[in-house]
Amino acid sequence: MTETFGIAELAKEFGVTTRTVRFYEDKGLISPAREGQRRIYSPRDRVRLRLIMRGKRLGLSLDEIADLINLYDVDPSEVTQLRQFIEVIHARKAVLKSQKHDIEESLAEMDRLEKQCAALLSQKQTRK
Amino acid sequence: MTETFGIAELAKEFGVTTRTVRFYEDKGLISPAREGQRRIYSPRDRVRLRLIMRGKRLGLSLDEIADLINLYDVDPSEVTQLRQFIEVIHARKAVLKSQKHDIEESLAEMDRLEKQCAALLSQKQTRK
DNA sequence: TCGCTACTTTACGTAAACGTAAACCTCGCC
DNA sequence: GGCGAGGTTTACGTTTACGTAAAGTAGCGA
Repeated sequence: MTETFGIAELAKEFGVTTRTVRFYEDKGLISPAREGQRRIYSPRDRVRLRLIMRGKRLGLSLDEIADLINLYDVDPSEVTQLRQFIEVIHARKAVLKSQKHDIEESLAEMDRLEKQCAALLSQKQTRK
Repeated sequence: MTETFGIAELAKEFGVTTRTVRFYEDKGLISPAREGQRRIYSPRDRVRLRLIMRGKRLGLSLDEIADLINLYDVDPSEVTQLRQFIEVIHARKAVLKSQKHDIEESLAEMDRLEKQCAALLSQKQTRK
Protein backbone atom coordinates (compact mmCIF):
# COMPACT_ATOMS: atom_id res chain seq x y z
CA MET A 1 0.00 0.00 0.00
CA THR A 2 1.46 3.27 -1.08
CA GLU A 3 1.86 6.23 1.21
CA THR A 4 -0.39 9.28 0.89
CA PHE A 5 -0.18 12.90 2.07
CA GLY A 6 -2.50 15.67 3.18
CA ILE A 7 -2.40 19.11 1.69
CA ALA A 8 -1.03 20.82 4.80
CA GLU A 9 1.66 18.20 5.04
CA LEU A 10 2.94 18.76 1.52
CA ALA A 11 2.60 22.52 1.77
CA LYS A 12 4.78 22.52 4.85
CA GLU A 13 7.33 20.19 3.30
CA PHE A 14 7.80 22.48 0.30
CA GLY A 15 7.48 25.73 2.21
CA VAL A 16 4.38 27.03 0.48
CA THR A 17 0.79 27.66 1.53
CA THR A 18 -2.11 25.33 0.90
CA ARG A 19 -3.50 28.04 -1.36
CA THR A 20 -0.46 27.61 -3.55
CA VAL A 21 -0.88 23.85 -3.75
CA ARG A 22 -4.52 24.23 -4.77
CA PHE A 23 -3.53 26.85 -7.29
CA TYR A 24 -1.15 24.41 -8.93
CA GLU A 25 -4.01 21.96 -9.15
CA ASP A 26 -6.18 24.57 -10.87
CA LYS A 27 -3.36 25.03 -13.36
CA GLY A 28 -3.37 21.30 -14.04
CA LEU A 29 0.10 20.70 -12.62
CA ILE A 30 -1.11 18.10 -10.14
CA SER A 31 -4.34 16.14 -9.84
CA PRO A 32 -4.65 14.55 -6.43
CA ALA A 33 -7.28 11.93 -5.63
CA ARG A 34 -10.27 12.75 -3.48
CA GLU A 35 -11.56 11.08 -0.38
CA GLY A 36 -14.95 12.65 0.04
CA GLN A 37 -14.11 16.25 -0.67
CA ARG A 38 -10.58 16.12 0.72
CA ARG A 39 -7.54 15.98 -1.45
CA ILE A 40 -5.30 12.95 -1.13
CA TYR A 41 -1.79 13.25 -2.57
CA SER A 42 0.19 10.28 -3.84
CA PRO A 43 3.99 9.97 -3.96
CA ARG A 44 3.68 10.76 -7.64
CA ASP A 45 1.95 14.06 -6.85
CA ARG A 46 4.76 14.78 -4.45
CA VAL A 47 7.38 14.17 -7.11
CA ARG A 48 5.56 16.58 -9.37
CA LEU A 49 5.55 19.18 -6.65
CA ARG A 50 9.27 18.72 -6.30
CA LEU A 51 9.68 19.27 -10.03
CA ILE A 52 7.52 22.36 -9.81
CA MET A 53 9.66 23.85 -7.06
CA ARG A 54 12.82 23.18 -8.99
CA GLY A 55 11.33 24.84 -12.02
CA LYS A 56 10.47 27.86 -9.96
CA ARG A 57 13.97 28.10 -8.55
CA LEU A 58 15.15 28.20 -12.16
CA GLY A 59 12.79 31.07 -12.90
CA LEU A 60 10.29 29.20 -15.05
CA SER A 61 6.67 30.21 -15.32
CA LEU A 62 4.00 27.73 -14.30
CA ASP A 63 3.05 27.27 -17.93
CA GLU A 64 6.61 26.36 -18.84
CA ILE A 65 6.75 24.02 -15.88
CA ALA A 66 3.53 22.39 -17.04
CA ASP A 67 5.08 21.73 -20.45
CA LEU A 68 8.17 20.23 -18.88
CA ILE A 69 6.26 18.01 -16.50
CA ASN A 70 4.19 16.71 -19.34
CA LEU A 71 7.40 15.58 -21.01
CA TYR A 72 7.51 12.74 -18.52
CA ASP A 73 4.03 11.61 -19.53
CA VAL A 74 4.49 11.52 -23.28
CA ASP A 75 3.25 8.39 -24.90
CA PRO A 76 6.04 7.14 -27.18
CA SER A 77 3.87 5.28 -29.64
CA GLU A 78 4.24 7.43 -32.72
CA VAL A 79 7.63 7.83 -34.35
CA THR A 80 6.78 11.38 -35.37
CA GLN A 81 5.95 12.27 -31.80
CA LEU A 82 9.21 10.74 -30.66
CA ARG A 83 11.16 12.90 -33.06
CA GLN A 84 9.34 16.04 -31.96
CA PHE A 85 9.94 15.03 -28.38
CA ILE A 86 13.66 14.79 -29.00
CA GLU A 87 13.57 18.25 -30.55
CA VAL A 88 11.93 19.65 -27.45
CA ILE A 89 14.52 18.01 -25.25
CA HIS A 90 17.30 19.51 -27.33
CA ALA A 91 15.81 22.97 -27.09
CA ARG A 92 15.41 22.58 -23.37
CA LYS A 93 19.00 21.41 -23.00
CA ALA A 94 20.22 24.44 -24.89
CA VAL A 95 18.38 26.78 -22.54
CA LEU A 96 19.75 24.97 -19.50
CA LYS A 97 23.28 25.18 -20.84
CA SER A 98 23.05 28.88 -21.48
CA GLN A 99 21.62 29.33 -18.01
CA LYS A 100 24.51 27.36 -16.60
CA HIS A 101 26.85 29.63 -18.46
CA ASP A 102 25.19 32.71 -16.97
CA ILE A 103 25.57 31.23 -13.52
CA GLU A 104 29.22 30.47 -14.00
CA GLU A 105 29.85 34.01 -15.15
CA SER A 106 28.03 35.36 -12.13
CA LEU A 107 29.94 33.09 -9.80
CA ALA A 108 33.22 34.24 -11.30
CA GLU A 109 32.25 37.85 -10.75
CA MET A 110 31.25 37.18 -7.17
CA ASP A 111 34.64 35.59 -6.59
CA ARG A 112 36.39 38.61 -8.05
CA LEU A 113 34.38 40.97 -5.88
CA GLU A 114 35.04 38.85 -2.84
CA LYS A 115 38.77 38.88 -3.42
CA GLN A 116 38.80 42.62 -3.88
CA CYS A 117 36.99 42.97 -0.60
CA ALA A 118 39.31 40.63 1.20
CA ALA A 119 42.31 42.54 -0.10
CA LEU A 120 40.86 45.87 1.01
CA LEU A 121 40.04 44.43 4.39
CA SER A 122 43.49 43.06 5.11
CA GLN A 123 44.95 46.34 3.89
CA LYS A 124 42.88 48.31 6.34
CA GLN A 125 43.69 45.96 9.17
CA THR A 126 47.45 45.85 8.78
CA ARG A 127 47.49 49.61 8.63
CA LYS A 128 45.75 49.87 11.96
CA MET B 1 35.40 60.43 -26.66
CA THR B 2 33.23 57.59 -25.47
CA GLU B 3 30.54 56.03 -27.58
CA THR B 4 26.87 56.62 -26.83
CA PHE B 5 23.62 54.89 -27.77
CA GLY B 6 20.02 55.77 -28.45
CA ILE B 7 17.16 54.02 -26.75
CA ALA B 8 15.92 52.22 -29.85
CA GLU B 9 19.44 51.02 -30.56
CA LEU B 10 19.86 49.42 -27.14
CA ALA B 11 16.33 48.04 -27.10
CA LYS B 12 17.00 46.29 -30.37
CA GLU B 13 20.36 44.97 -29.23
CA PHE B 14 18.85 43.33 -26.16
CA GLY B 15 15.64 42.25 -27.79
CA VAL B 16 13.26 44.35 -25.69
CA THR B 17 11.00 47.32 -26.35
CA THR B 18 11.86 50.92 -25.59
CA ARG B 19 9.05 50.81 -23.06
CA THR B 20 11.00 48.16 -21.18
CA VAL B 21 14.18 50.21 -21.18
CA ARG B 22 12.35 53.23 -19.79
CA PHE B 23 10.69 51.02 -17.22
CA TYR B 24 14.10 49.90 -15.97
CA GLU B 25 15.03 53.54 -15.62
CA ASP B 26 11.90 54.18 -13.54
CA LYS B 27 13.00 51.34 -11.31
CA GLY B 28 16.39 52.98 -10.88
CA LEU B 29 18.30 50.24 -12.68
CA ILE B 30 19.85 52.65 -15.17
CA SER B 31 20.14 56.43 -15.31
CA PRO B 32 21.07 57.60 -18.77
CA ALA B 33 22.15 61.16 -19.47
CA ARG B 34 19.88 63.57 -21.27
CA GLU B 35 20.45 65.68 -24.34
CA GLY B 36 17.51 68.00 -24.32
CA GLN B 37 14.74 65.61 -23.44
CA ARG B 38 16.28 62.62 -25.17
CA ARG B 39 17.99 59.81 -23.35
CA ILE B 40 21.66 59.21 -24.08
CA TYR B 41 23.09 55.88 -22.99
CA SER B 42 26.74 55.37 -22.13
CA PRO B 43 28.72 52.12 -22.40
CA ARG B 44 28.27 51.83 -18.65
CA ASP B 45 24.49 51.93 -19.05
CA ARG B 46 24.84 49.25 -21.66
CA VAL B 47 26.80 47.02 -19.30
CA ARG B 48 24.08 47.46 -16.72
CA LEU B 49 21.49 46.43 -19.26
CA ARG B 50 23.51 43.35 -19.99
CA LEU B 51 23.58 42.54 -16.28
CA ILE B 52 19.84 43.07 -16.08
CA MET B 53 19.19 40.67 -18.92
CA ARG B 54 21.40 38.03 -17.37
CA GLY B 55 19.54 38.44 -14.11
CA LYS B 56 16.27 37.96 -15.87
CA ARG B 57 17.48 34.82 -17.59
CA LEU B 58 18.27 33.49 -14.13
CA GLY B 59 14.74 34.25 -12.96
CA LEU B 60 15.51 37.20 -10.69
CA SER B 61 13.02 39.96 -10.01
CA LEU B 62 13.93 43.50 -10.95
CA ASP B 63 14.28 44.36 -7.27
CA GLU B 64 16.78 41.56 -6.77
CA ILE B 65 18.63 42.65 -9.88
CA ALA B 66 18.77 46.19 -8.51
CA ASP B 67 20.38 44.91 -5.33
CA LEU B 68 22.94 42.94 -7.28
CA ILE B 69 23.82 45.77 -9.60
CA ASN B 70 24.34 48.04 -6.65
CA LEU B 71 26.94 45.60 -5.38
CA TYR B 72 29.25 46.93 -8.03
CA ASP B 73 28.82 50.47 -6.77
CA VAL B 74 29.47 49.89 -3.10
CA ASP B 75 31.88 52.34 -1.55
CA PRO B 76 34.47 50.29 0.35
CA SER B 77 35.43 52.89 2.90
CA GLU B 78 33.96 51.43 6.06
CA VAL B 79 35.28 48.14 7.37
CA THR B 80 31.86 47.20 8.71
CA GLN B 81 30.33 47.78 5.29
CA LEU B 82 33.02 45.65 3.74
CA ARG B 83 32.23 42.78 6.08
CA GLN B 84 28.52 43.04 5.34
CA PHE B 85 29.30 43.18 1.69
CA ILE B 86 31.24 39.93 1.92
CA GLU B 87 28.29 38.35 3.68
CA VAL B 88 26.00 39.36 0.86
CA ILE B 89 28.39 37.93 -1.68
CA HIS B 90 28.52 34.65 0.19
CA ALA B 91 24.75 34.42 0.31
CA ARG B 92 24.54 35.18 -3.37
CA LYS B 93 27.13 32.54 -4.16
CA ALA B 94 25.17 29.96 -2.20
CA VAL B 95 22.05 30.67 -4.22
CA LEU B 96 23.96 30.45 -7.47
CA LYS B 97 25.49 27.14 -6.49
CA SER B 98 22.15 25.62 -5.60
CA GLN B 99 20.76 26.91 -8.86
CA LYS B 100 23.65 25.32 -10.69
CA HIS B 101 22.86 22.08 -8.94
CA ASP B 102 19.24 22.25 -10.06
CA ILE B 103 20.39 22.80 -13.60
CA GLU B 104 22.73 19.87 -13.55
CA GLU B 105 19.97 17.63 -12.26
CA SER B 106 17.68 18.83 -15.00
CA LEU B 107 20.32 18.31 -17.64
CA ALA B 108 20.90 14.78 -16.42
CA GLU B 109 17.20 14.04 -16.66
CA MET B 110 17.00 15.47 -20.14
CA ASP B 111 19.88 13.22 -21.15
CA ARG B 112 18.11 10.20 -19.71
CA LEU B 113 14.91 11.06 -21.53
CA GLU B 114 16.79 11.62 -24.74
CA LYS B 115 18.49 8.24 -24.54
CA GLN B 116 15.21 6.50 -23.85
CA CYS B 117 13.78 8.14 -26.92
CA ALA B 118 16.73 7.27 -29.07
CA ALA B 119 16.50 3.65 -27.97
CA LEU B 120 12.79 3.51 -28.75
CA LEU B 121 13.37 5.11 -32.09
CA SER B 122 16.04 2.70 -33.24
CA GLN B 123 13.91 -0.17 -32.01
CA LYS B 124 10.99 0.95 -34.11
CA GLN B 125 13.15 1.48 -37.12
CA THR B 126 15.00 -1.86 -37.12
CA ARG B 127 11.67 -3.58 -36.72
CA LYS B 128 10.35 -1.91 -39.80
C1' DT C 1 6.23 75.33 -43.97
C1' DC C 2 4.77 70.73 -44.18
C1' DG C 3 5.30 66.21 -43.02
C1' DC C 4 7.93 62.36 -41.39
C1' DT C 5 10.54 59.93 -37.97
C1' DA C 6 12.13 59.22 -33.56
C1' DC C 7 11.56 60.25 -29.10
C1' DT C 8 9.00 61.94 -24.93
C1' DT C 9 5.46 61.86 -20.81
C1' DT C 10 1.12 60.33 -18.84
C1' DA C 11 -1.89 56.97 -17.86
C1' DC C 12 -4.82 53.17 -18.05
C1' DG C 13 -4.81 47.92 -19.12
C1' DT C 14 -3.20 43.12 -18.36
C1' DA C 15 -1.33 38.42 -17.27
C1' DA C 16 0.85 35.63 -13.75
C1' DA C 17 1.07 33.92 -9.17
C1' DC C 18 -0.56 33.91 -5.57
C1' DG C 19 -2.86 36.47 -0.77
C1' DT C 20 -6.84 37.06 1.83
C1' DA C 21 -11.47 37.02 3.36
C1' DA C 22 -16.10 34.76 3.73
C1' DA C 23 -18.95 31.05 4.28
C1' DC C 24 -19.54 26.25 4.34
C1' DC C 25 -18.49 20.90 5.52
C1' DT C 26 -17.00 17.18 8.70
C1' DC C 27 -14.60 14.61 11.78
C1' DG C 28 -13.02 13.62 16.41
C1' DC C 29 -13.80 14.31 21.13
C1' DC C 30 -15.21 16.21 25.60
C1' DG D 1 -24.46 18.16 20.87
C1' DG D 2 -21.44 21.82 20.65
C1' DC D 3 -17.06 23.21 19.02
C1' DG D 4 -12.50 23.51 17.42
C1' DA D 5 -9.11 22.05 13.93
C1' DG D 6 -8.42 21.36 9.36
C1' DG D 7 -10.23 21.20 4.84
C1' DT D 8 -13.28 23.08 1.00
C1' DT D 9 -15.16 26.49 -2.68
C1' DT D 10 -15.88 31.16 -4.33
C1' DA D 11 -14.32 35.44 -5.27
C1' DC D 12 -12.19 39.70 -5.01
C1' DG D 13 -7.45 42.05 -4.01
C1' DT D 14 -2.37 42.73 -4.92
C1' DT D 15 2.24 42.93 -6.89
C1' DT D 16 5.37 42.59 -10.79
C1' DA D 17 6.67 43.64 -15.36
C1' DC D 18 5.60 45.32 -18.72
C1' DG D 19 1.77 46.47 -23.17
C1' DT D 20 -0.67 49.94 -25.40
C1' DA D 21 -2.87 54.08 -26.52
C1' DA D 22 -2.96 59.30 -26.48
C1' DA D 23 -0.96 63.52 -27.07
C1' DG D 24 2.92 66.38 -27.31
C1' DT D 25 7.95 67.85 -28.93
C1' DA D 26 12.23 68.27 -31.74
C1' DG D 27 14.98 67.80 -35.72
C1' DC D 28 15.42 67.26 -40.68
C1' DG D 29 14.75 66.85 -45.60
C1' DA D 30 11.68 68.33 -49.68
